[in-house]
Amino acid sequence: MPRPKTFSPDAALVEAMRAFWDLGYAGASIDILINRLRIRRQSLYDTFTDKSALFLSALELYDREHLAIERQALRSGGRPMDGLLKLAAGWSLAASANRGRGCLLTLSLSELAGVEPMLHERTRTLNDGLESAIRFRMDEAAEAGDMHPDTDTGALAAFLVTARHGMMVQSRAAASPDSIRAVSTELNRRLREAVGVS
Amino acid sequence: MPRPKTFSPDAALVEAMRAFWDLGYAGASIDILINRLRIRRQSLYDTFTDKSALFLSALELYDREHLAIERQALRSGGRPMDGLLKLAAGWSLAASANRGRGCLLTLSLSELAGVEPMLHERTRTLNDGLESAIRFRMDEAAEAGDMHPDTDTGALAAFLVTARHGMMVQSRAAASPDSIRAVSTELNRRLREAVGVS
DNA sequence: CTTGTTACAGACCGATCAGTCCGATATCAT
DNA sequence: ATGATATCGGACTGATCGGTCTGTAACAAG
Repeated sequence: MPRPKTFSPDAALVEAMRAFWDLGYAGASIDILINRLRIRRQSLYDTFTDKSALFLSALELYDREHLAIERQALRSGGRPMDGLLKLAAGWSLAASANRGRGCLLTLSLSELAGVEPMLHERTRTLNDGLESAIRFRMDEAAEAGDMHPDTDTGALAAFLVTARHGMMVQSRAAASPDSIRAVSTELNRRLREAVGVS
Repeated sequence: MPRPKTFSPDAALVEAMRAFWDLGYAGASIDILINRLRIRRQSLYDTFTDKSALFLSALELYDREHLAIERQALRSGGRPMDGLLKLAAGWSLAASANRGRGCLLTLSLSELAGVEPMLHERTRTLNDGLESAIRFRMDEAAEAGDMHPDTDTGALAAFLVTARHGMMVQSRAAASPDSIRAVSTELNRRLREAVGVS
């Protein structure tokens, strides 16, 4: 018996994700959001509760749509190390493709710290998830003999996600593509080194 | 003949820098600023013109007070490579000391992109300056024979500043100290490798 | 067709935003 | 002591912030 919505909540959420990604949480005001989502103010509140809930939904979408691709790359390839190399290569592609925007996770991790504790907590969880997925894959690689025996996989995983955040900051700041390439090259080098030539 | 100010503009600027550092440009409202600087609204405008000018002054102070320390570390040591190693070590210390805050430059580089073009430009300039200072020192190291001959100093310098931004994002997100240490270890490893054992 | 439920449209809310105006006050040079 | 000059204190501005209220419209089940 309810009157159907005249817009697609899914499509609207995609647009909200892009708005937060472009402008940050503070920068994407409700007025800007309703203009970009092409819906009325009340419809936004009816559908997404409030700004913080909308942001969390947008962040979940980012997780499903973008971070999932990274998890998929991580799991790909015959050997675990292939997945790790593919993941790092994917970061380089994403950083280039999203020049001027960077990564919503990296941006939120910085912007929300000390200002929006609740929202920040969720970004921290996603970040931790990414890091532990990488570590998990590294441990698999180690078991497959693709990792130098005395490699600290926890430390190396932490290094990788940290380098990723650096790449995304540079990407958002519209740094030269060479900067991105340089990091990609270094990560590749480090991962190949971890295989251990010996 | 003018009536003297009852506060120290220098001390106030230090406090403004901290406020922007803690809360970001958008998060540090004028009300918050006048409370933290312990001055009246009009005194802020009399002394610092407006919010964006105050931010730029605070950013310059950050450059003089914090980035200068990095430049100093970079130039220290008998050999150029000593300076590079000391710089990377300093990043680790700063990231730990400023846990929960990170780096004002890194934060601004992310937050202001696409929202405050004028202010963002200045952060880009500071970032470029840091990178070229590192590259310059690397070229010195290369001339001193402290660098593997086929090292791309431009790429390696870009990698270093990018890793730095990653560290500062993790620091701001209050990541575990181990994450910071892990990156520091990796940077050290990479720099020592660049020396070339041959 | 009636009734229950939801969506839509747009006016409206108090709070906060950055920034301004102005009268009172304090200081220094004369 | 007086006059010129700048600061201080606080009220005030219009714009924008996130969010709500209300009335009307649209749909489906009975």
